Order: sequence, then C-alpha cells, then structure tokens
Amino acid sequence: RMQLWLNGELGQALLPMPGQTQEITPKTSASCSPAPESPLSSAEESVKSQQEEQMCQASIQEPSETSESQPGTPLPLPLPGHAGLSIQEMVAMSPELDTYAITKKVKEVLTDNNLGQRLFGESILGLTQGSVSDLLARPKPWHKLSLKGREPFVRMQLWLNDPRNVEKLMDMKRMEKKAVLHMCFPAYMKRRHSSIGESHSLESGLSGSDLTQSASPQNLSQQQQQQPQQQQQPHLKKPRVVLAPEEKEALKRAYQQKPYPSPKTIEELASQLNLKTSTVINWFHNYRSRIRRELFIEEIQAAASEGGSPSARPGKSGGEGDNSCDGTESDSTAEGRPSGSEERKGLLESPNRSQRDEEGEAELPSASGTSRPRGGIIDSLFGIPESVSTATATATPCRNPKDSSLRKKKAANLNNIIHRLEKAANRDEPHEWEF
DNA sequence: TTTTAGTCAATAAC
DNA sequence: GTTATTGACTAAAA
Repeated sequence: RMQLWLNGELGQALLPMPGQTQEITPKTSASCSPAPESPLSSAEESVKSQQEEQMCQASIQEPSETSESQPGTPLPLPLPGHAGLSIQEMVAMSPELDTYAITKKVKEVLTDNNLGQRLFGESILGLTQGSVSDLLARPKPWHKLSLKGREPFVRMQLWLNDPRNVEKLMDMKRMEKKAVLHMCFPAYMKRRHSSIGESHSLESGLSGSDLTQSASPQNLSQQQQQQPQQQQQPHLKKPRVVLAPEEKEALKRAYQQKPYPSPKTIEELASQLNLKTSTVINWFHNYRSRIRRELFIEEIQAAASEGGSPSARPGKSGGEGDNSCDGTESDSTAEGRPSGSEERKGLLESPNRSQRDEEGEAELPSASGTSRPRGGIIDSLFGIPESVSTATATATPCRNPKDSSLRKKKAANLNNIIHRLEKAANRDEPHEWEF
C-alpha cells in the first residue's frame, strides 16, 4: 500500500517535487501509527454517524472517488489519491505541517470562492461548522497536536493539493442545494416555521439550528440516526446554559486567583454564582484550554512577525520538548493579548509541580515519538510547498547556537515566574470570592 | 480521579 | 445565511 501511495495516484495528486525519490522506511508507519483502526473504533457512535454521512455523500460524489474510501475509516470525503491509505496512516506519515499557513490558505480559498465553512467542514473534514471556524481561526502548532488533532490539517493539506478542490466543492454546493430543494425542503420549511418558541421540536427532536443544518444531505443522515432516540425522549434535551457577563467576569477573577480550584472552591463558586458545579468545572476546563490556545496563536503570530515559518519555528514552538522553547509556558513576555498575563499565568499553575514540569518534557516524546520521515519525498507526496511544511527546516529546533542564549533567557524567566507563582499559590488557601 | 484534547451543537453576532 | 463563541461532552493521558 505504501508503494501504491508512493507511486500511484497520490504522486499525481500531490504534485511531487521532481527528483525526490528517497526511500521511506517502514518504521514510519509502524512506529507512528497507533493501530490505525483503534482510535476510531473506540468512538463507535461517531464512526457510525460518519459512515452514514459517507454513504449519503456517495450519492453526490463521483463513484470512482467514493470507492476509494477505507472501510472502517471515516473519510467524509475520499482523500484525493490516498490510494487506499487510511487517514491515520497518512497522518502518521505526514511531515510536520505549518498549521497556520494551511488554515490561512484554506480561509483564503474558501473566501475567494464563496464556499462556506459548513460545506467545507462536513464534506472535507468531517467536522461541524463551529469546529471548522475554531480550527481555522485558532490552529494549534503541529507539534502540540495529537494524532487525532492533526487529522483535519492533513485533510486540509490534501484538499489544498487537489487541483480540482474548489471545483468539486462547488459541485457539491450546487448538488446540495438541489438536494435540499428536492429532498429536504418540505420538512425543513414546515419545521422551521412551526417551531417558533419550540426550539426543541417535539415532532423531530431537532432545534432550529439543527434544521438549518439538516439542509445538507449528509447531515440529514446523521440526524435521521439521532431522531428515533429523541422521538422517544423528546424532553431530555437540556437547554444550553448561557452565563451572564457578570458570572463570566466572576469566574475569570476566580481563575486569576486559582486556575485549578479545589472541589471545595468550585462548590463555593457554584453556590455563590448560583450555577451548577458541573458548569463551573466545565467553565474552568474550557477556559484553561482556550487560554492555552490563545497562547499558541500569540506564539505563532510572534514568530510570524519575526519572519519565517510560523507554526513550528525553532526556539519558539519547536517540538523538541524543551519548555523554554515551546513558548507555551515560557513565553511570559509576550504581549498584546486581550486577556493579559493574568490568565496566562494560570497555565503555569497546574495542580502539581511534577505535572507541570512533565508537560514540557513530554513534548519531546510527543513530537519525536511520532518520528516520521521528514522532508524529502514525504513532503513531496503531500505536495507541500516550503512555506507550509516546516519539517525539513525545523528538524532540530533550538539546537542552533543562536537560539541558545534565547533559551537560557527564557528558561530563567520561566523559573522566575514559577517561583513567584508557587509563592503566591502557597499563601492563597483561604479565599474569599468577591463578585 | 483529574486534566487535557478534540469535538459537537446551540446560539450570538455579523 | 454565515461565522464566531462557548457550554457540554467523550476519550485518552497523566
């Protein structure tokens, strides 16, 4: 299969660079691919629905392409020329990609061609519009992504490499419209106009937003799957919690004081704000996660402003595992983010020191643990232009002597911050929350 | 058991 | 109608 991939359609689709015929060692897929089927089979529901989605898409795809998709692998759209390789294998084999450049390019193409995120997400990435929006606006650097997290970027890269990508998506858009008119329109209109004040339609169990999305045939199948269950239990859908600005403000203040609050503190917060404990817990989880991502963006932008390839710059976000280089925790000098350094500091205050330390150190195995062939033919197989693939340029980030002094400075800065935070953490036990 | 990563989906904002 | 935001959830890692 590897051979097929090397010599077959992928080669054509991904515009290999001339003269790049280095061998690829089997080690790559063997060491990097964590039992290709397993991650997906564990998410059975998701797979099921995505398989449904594929089937539905098959009706609006060219048959030749549809037949390429891997059984058991949720490929919302058969990857152009993947020649039988599963997406997991492709992800495992992928060289380091510049996620920032990829998303930038995708946004550009979508905007230029008036293609929506929903269409793109559902047909190319197998993700919902919201996820696509998030992904395009806040891409994480490659080395911070898990294999699963890398998948959409590989899909995007492959899509960008497909010379007929826009054309195909346009076709889908047109067909989708027809499909909506011919298949979905009556029910869609009926539900849409009959559900004012009944966002959770008893008839279908779908909200207004769902209905809008059901305009897509592929989505329809997913929802049809959910329908029976919801018909049986139409009232189970929980209303979305919307936190008031004051509540958010209070939570942010609490976060600034204690990014990892104890269960007791969470209880207190919940009772004082009249929220469910789980809501407060979720809020902290989400906030930490999103602050962390803001840091990545900042890091990328800082790197970009310094010139060069942003998402995996040596000494900034390079994946060699040194915290002083990954930027996430060491880059305390970065400025200009609206949420400011107060939120940022929380990321340094993980529940225990060892965990915090490990996080940085763990980057090494996570980045290099998926040691795959870099540059050369793999880049060419992915058809990656130099501006997008950073693998060859950043093979050993931070090893450059020029980066060494920067690293030392950052490390010193980091130690200083950790020290101050630990001191602060030691004296903050009894908290009075002021809202 | 807790935290993180990734995602969905409701809904706000444009 | 599209995109952005965000609370909730699942799976996996620590």
